[in-house]
Amino acid sequence: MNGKHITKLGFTGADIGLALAAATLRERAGAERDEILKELARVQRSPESYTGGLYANLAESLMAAQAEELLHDDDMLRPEPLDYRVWGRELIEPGALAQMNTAMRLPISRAGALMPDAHVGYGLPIGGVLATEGAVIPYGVGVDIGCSMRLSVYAAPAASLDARGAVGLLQKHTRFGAGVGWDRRERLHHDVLDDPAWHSQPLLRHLFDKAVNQLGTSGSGNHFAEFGTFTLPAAQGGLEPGSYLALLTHSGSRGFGAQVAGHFTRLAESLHPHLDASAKKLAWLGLDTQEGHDYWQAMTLAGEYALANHEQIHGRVAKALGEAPALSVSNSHNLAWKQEVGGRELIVHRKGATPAASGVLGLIPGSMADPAYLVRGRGQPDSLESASHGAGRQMGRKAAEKAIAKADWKAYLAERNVTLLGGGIDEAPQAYKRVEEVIAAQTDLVEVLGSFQPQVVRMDSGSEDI
DNA sequence: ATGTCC
Repeated sequence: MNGKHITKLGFTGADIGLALAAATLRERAGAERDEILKELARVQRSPESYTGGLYANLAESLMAAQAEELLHDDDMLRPEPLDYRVWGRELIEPGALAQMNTAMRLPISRAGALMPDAHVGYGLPIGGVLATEGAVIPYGVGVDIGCSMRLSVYAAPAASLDARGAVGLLQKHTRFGAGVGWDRRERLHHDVLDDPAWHSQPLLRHLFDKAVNQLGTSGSGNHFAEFGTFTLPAAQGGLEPGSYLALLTHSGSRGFGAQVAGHFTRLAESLHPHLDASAKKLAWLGLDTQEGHDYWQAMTLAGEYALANHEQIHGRVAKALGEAPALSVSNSHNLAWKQEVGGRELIVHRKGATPAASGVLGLIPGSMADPAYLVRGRGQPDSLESASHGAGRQMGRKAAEKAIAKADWKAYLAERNVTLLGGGIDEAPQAYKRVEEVIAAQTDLVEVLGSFQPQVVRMDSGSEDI
């Protein structure tokens, strides 16, 4: 028996000497080498079973090293989630609560909240708000970085644009579909394309052309552009009470943001190989690392790019109408912000949650045929100054295709006199929670200022009618 | 959400 046999078992440092000393004692007692090596392997596997006897010194050294490792294992989940508040718990599926619980066990988590539109997503649930310290979670922001809403209210009666006119404007000035961009000669410039950040990372340089191509487009899934009637009960932002023509859009950072999200999620996962499997998609990047800095820069750019998409859509329509909007409101609902929470600067992730600091305006849409609401934040600290970002799905896309009858979907639209361009049954109003209930569950988070009833809605047609 | 693996 010599040091080679010991190191071959994987012992290191002082443990080699301790193992060798114990092995010598066993040899003197007449034990065979193979037997001793098997015993050493067992001590190594479960040192807690050998705290008495001649392997005690080795066992205690191994256990001390284990404890040290745990102490420095930054990826260990807390045994129990931190406390957090849930709004509209009765509206939320168990899977979304389970995902939020996992997020609240991350060592970097400090506070969180769940909004009443919550449902299961990748990593953090949609409708999840999570405050972390010194780190950002790519999937805490989500795939569609900077996904956002914008409303333009025109000082004109809703009836001043008929359905036919609205259809024409949407078809001419919006573009939908995965991979879709504007033709070269139709593209418009925007200051976001002059941001030096595009040239600061290989990934951003690579995605620049795609971003130029897709600027001012709407994408697919639940994204939409719709004309409707905005009703304001009390004066707001220089607008008198009344009913007005309005344009509401839901769009994000398109392929650019999706690829940023994918790239940094894979990077974060690779940097946390020992993270518990349940939290794999919640892998984070330290903000004091190059990777964390790069993500923050790319995420910020994607957030600005998404808002630029809305600006171009609304700009094209305003130009066609020959009229500037009397009221404009926009908000991002998939992003991370540096925010002071309880006297500390934390990273607040809102993944499908509307910023609702005191006095801040936001938009909460219902569905293709249900009202959207203009809201004003109440700055509730327990929600980390957040509210829901919509009604939230009550069934997945595939479940919706099975459960909802096409006739019921069409009847719902007809009853509300909604004209739909594109759109699939997976986005039918019946696939969503009742937005009125979701709004009622968060009266302490936001005040409703006005409502918007969609009338002519454009969405991606998906694979259905290509 | 995204031409669903840069």
